[in-house]
Amino acid sequence: MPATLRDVAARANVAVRTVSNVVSGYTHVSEQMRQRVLAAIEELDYRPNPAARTLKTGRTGMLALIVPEIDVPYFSALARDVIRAADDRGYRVMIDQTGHDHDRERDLLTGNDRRMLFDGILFSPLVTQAELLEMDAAVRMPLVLLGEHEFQGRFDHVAIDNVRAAEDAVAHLVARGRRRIAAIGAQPLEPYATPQQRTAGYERALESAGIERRPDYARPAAHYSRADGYAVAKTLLALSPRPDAIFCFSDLLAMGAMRAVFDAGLTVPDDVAVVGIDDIEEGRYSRPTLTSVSLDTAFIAEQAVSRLVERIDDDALEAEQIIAPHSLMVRESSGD
Amino acid sequence: MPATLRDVAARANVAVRTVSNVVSGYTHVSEQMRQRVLAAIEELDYRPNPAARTLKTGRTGMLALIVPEIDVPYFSALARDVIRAADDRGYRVMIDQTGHDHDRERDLLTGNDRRMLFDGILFSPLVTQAELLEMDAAVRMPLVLLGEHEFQGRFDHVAIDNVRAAEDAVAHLVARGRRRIAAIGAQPLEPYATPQQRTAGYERALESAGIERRPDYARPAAHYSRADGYAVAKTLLALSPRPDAIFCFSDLLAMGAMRAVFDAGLTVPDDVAVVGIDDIEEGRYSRPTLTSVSLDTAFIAEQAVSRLVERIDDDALEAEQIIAPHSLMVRESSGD
DNA sequence: TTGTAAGCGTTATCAC
DNA sequence: GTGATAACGCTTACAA
Repeated sequence: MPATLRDVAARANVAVRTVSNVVSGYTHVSEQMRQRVLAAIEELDYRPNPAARTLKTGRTGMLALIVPEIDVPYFSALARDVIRAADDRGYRVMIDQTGHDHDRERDLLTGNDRRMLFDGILFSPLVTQAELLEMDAAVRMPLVLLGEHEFQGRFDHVAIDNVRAAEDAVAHLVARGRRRIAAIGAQPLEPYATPQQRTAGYERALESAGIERRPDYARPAAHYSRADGYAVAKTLLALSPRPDAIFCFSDLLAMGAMRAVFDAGLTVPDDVAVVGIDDIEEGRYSRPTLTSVSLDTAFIAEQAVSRLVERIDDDALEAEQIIAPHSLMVRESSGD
Repeated sequence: MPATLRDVAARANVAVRTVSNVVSGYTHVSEQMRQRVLAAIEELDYRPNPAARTLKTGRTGMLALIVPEIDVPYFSALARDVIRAADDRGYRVMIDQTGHDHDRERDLLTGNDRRMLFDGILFSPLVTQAELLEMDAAVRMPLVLLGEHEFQGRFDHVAIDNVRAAEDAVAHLVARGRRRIAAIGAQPLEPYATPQQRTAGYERALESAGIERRPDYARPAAHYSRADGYAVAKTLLALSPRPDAIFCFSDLLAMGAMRAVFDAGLTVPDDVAVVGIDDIEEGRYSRPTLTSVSLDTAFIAEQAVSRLVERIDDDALEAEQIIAPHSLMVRESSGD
């Protein structure tokens, strides 16, 4: 049976109030009292009960980070930085992965879940803008969106300029003399913002270069995984004329694509150049090293957490859109 | 101002007790009552307050997973599986990374931290066995250790047989005809269990094969990272005679080591074979693909969570040691 | 500066 | 099966 504030107060012969002051406030308490209380705490091995404190104050000191899959390198790097940023501000982080389960996302966001012991949510959504807007009213917790764009000013969000990021990547391939540039990750049938924006950037870059779009060069990939990158690249390489470059919407796709190129007996970058997005560390050690658009997870995490904490303290804040910088890291996989 | 149980009770003209029954218990309540209560809940948009429930029941429905670094592929894969296993049992997971901060580990374990809103801890320790045993009495929360071995029966833990795992890897290299087998990750100066056990396995395999140990072939690597793998492999390759195989204590080290071999103008596996531990997905797509000891994170997570939940329900349980299976995945990097 | 007491929103004990 | 009511352990007016 753990000791309570009351026990400590009794032991030290002081009021509960005083003990509480010593434990959390440290204000207005004489050094003598303080010492006596501290001694009693030590003797009884007292630890404050966080649940009671939470009930009283309405604060848990915990943030939720919701990502599709924690073991995708981009998300685990983001999680690393979010945990750090949260720690700097006195918060802990609960991580949940929604897989591809929209219901789970919805339950988390609308509070339809019993164990919501956190003060705010950092959310890297799988749901679409439309769905999110639709449950708008039901969202009852401070919320900052990650990685998406254009939520009509309703929610805070921090994201990169996906259109420009894709455009930069493809423009780089064009500058390297590639003309038959394929894309993996374009999802014409899905209404998610990120793939659509990257597709737009891809197309814009081709247009600027006066290269005609070939519909069979732009392929979807359900999971942005190595396996999908491999499979889709394989079909791309069977095309005639064969692409001389593949722009992948994620580095994981790119790792799979590169492997497919080699397994087809071809070379990266000589036969096919490959460019990704995310700049995960894996791409700095792969053979060849991977040219990629770097996303600065530390900046994103810092901004998102900082914004979320602000919003927890003041729910009336106006929604803000923060654009994180991106930059192309040119490495071996795009040639020269 | 969110609605409370009381508000619902008033609205539905029933007792608070009845509402509570409907919300959580569902026992002993007539269908008519149930409907009335449900209607009131709907109208008032009532959501139970998890903090109040936690205070009352003593349960948060949350587990803590403590790892050194969440963005290390092995740990993020483990986190993925832990989150799944916990979800299956109705728990959420709070993830914290201790970096290389012993104080942070200690605070977490001994409850010296204010916001401990969880029911138990899954702990992949950085602290040594001695340190852990020393704070034994101060550990006041159900605890399951991951990845370590031999805690003298004081704590539950699930781990692989590190000695055998290392032995298997090295024996495989021997079977492939390698004789000058180096190791990266051996930490003679650090008292952590894992590196020492793997070092023991490495040495045992050499001994079995009648190969003489060369002290300069067994190198430490502070962080089990790609960067350290690269740096240490570089010094290894400068040795004379040059090793014809490198056994890395983690796949990340192995990725760095492979890159170092190529940058030295040599080939894997022809000049130098490389074997790792962890079997991360990256190694199935790298060039060459990486031979590695697979650790079955799903099994580890399942066992650990299951054990932790048992212990939460019954703190008197005797400590148990669960050994997870491992198996060598032979791929291109070890030749033939 | 310190003491008393009233909640925070549940669950659970007790009668009925 | 349902209705009052007392905890759970803390924070914080309010009083002294």
